[in-house]
Amino acid sequence: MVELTPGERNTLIQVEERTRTVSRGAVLLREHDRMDELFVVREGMMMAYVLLDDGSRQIVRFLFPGDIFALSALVYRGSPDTVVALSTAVLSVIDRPTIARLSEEHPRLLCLLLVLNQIERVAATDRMAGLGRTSARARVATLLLDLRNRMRRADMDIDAIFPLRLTQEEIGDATGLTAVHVNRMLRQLEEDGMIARESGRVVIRDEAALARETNYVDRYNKLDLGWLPPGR
Amino acid sequence: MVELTPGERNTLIQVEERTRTVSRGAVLLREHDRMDELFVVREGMMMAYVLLDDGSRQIVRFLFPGDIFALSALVYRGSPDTVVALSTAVLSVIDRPTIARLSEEHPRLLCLLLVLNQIERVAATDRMAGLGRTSARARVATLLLDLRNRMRRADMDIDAIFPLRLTQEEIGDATGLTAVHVNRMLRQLEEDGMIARESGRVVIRDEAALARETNYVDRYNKLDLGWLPPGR
DNA sequence: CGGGCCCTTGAAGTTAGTCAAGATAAGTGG
DNA sequence: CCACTTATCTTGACTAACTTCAAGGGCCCG
Repeated sequence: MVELTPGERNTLIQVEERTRTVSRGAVLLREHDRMDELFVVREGMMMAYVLLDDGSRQIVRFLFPGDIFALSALVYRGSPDTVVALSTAVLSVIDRPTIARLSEEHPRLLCLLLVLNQIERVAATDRMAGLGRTSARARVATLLLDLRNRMRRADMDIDAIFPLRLTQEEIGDATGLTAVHVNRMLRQLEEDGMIARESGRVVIRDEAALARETNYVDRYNKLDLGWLPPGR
Repeated sequence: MVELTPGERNTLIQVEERTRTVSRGAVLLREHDRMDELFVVREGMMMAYVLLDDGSRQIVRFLFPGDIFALSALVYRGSPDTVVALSTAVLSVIDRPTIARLSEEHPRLLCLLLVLNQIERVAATDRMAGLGRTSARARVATLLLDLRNRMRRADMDIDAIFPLRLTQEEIGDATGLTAVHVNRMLRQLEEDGMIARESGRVVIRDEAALARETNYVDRYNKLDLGWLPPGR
């Protein structure tokens, strides 16, 4: 989204040098665990969730290549959420002092970090509006569209058909519904010809109609970064 | 939360020099409006909300002294939400180039911006979990505690009793409920001796019991900022 | 003192949750 | 590679939580 200078590019390559692979189902970070590193997803899909006192779970975020997480390590000692790999995933590992160094040597990169953060914050408010004010059906539809778009960002081969790597219970935990009700909503969307399902994959059959059900906005679009300082 | 250097302090004073006063009910920013400034709340209380296609509203954030908003002007041209003053409020106005300049001259201040952002992001996930996975009663209780704590941050006189500057409809729009149901929940909390109400003010009569109903965490606590670069 | 908002309460309607049971699919150890 | 175990999906019947609709009352402001 922004043309990096050679200096910035080299720095980023160094920063992201240390990588780590986690396999499907592995817990990378547990809620309240001490953390002092940040991660960038390079490959794969992950999710972050919180557990409430009554044992229920809310998935607060899905992570795809390019996403940074555990940025909250810049603020808290204990992780606010649990992070689990939904597929085998490759991560870059960054420690906190690196961010401090970056802020001094490459101010523009830090500004970009602020930008990323902001995108996420706005996406989080979209999800809040969805949870607070939309129907079960709309929430499920929104999730499907969102997942598809974000997978596509990493893999342009993906078009109308994509692997849903979630159980219906997980969809429920992301949308604030029960697995049973998610099942009914998927079935409805299928009966109405908007989607089809085939062994773990979802086919978007009528994207326009699906989009009409939702108030989904792709927050990675229409960025305006003209104000950034020059790169170094 | 961090000891600023004289240089940083002076810079901040300059940056926040331009102020603006808005009166109760005034709309500072309308959804989709073009925006190219950021604001810091100095006095008063505000809220940010989005409107959905069906006319319903989700309040996504309340703003108190010290909060920065419209940071999304760093990313988008159009405001993602509408911002309204709930009481007369005084704001500092900052333009986007100032942030770029800050990143170069005072890297630590930019890091602090990142920190603030992160606090908000985590608070947003708390609210998501509340909306998705807690009862109407718990959501209302959480909102009351949160409002009280955040008012207290600006005004240490506030203790068990605080001015609720919201209509029940607004409480509903923040918690994803209808005004009618908010009314019933407030009544319940009152009958159970947890709160009392008197002409627009709320009295927290049994904070421990109220807290037990909620999964409220004060995200402005327990920060760990040891990694910050030195100030200039 | 009249009008408009806000609050309150009851009754009825919807949406989503709970419980339960059977059918599939996906792992796992032999 | 098969048999077994366990997770996941599916569906129906019933229940609970929250919404909708409606009407009356209080209060503030002009």
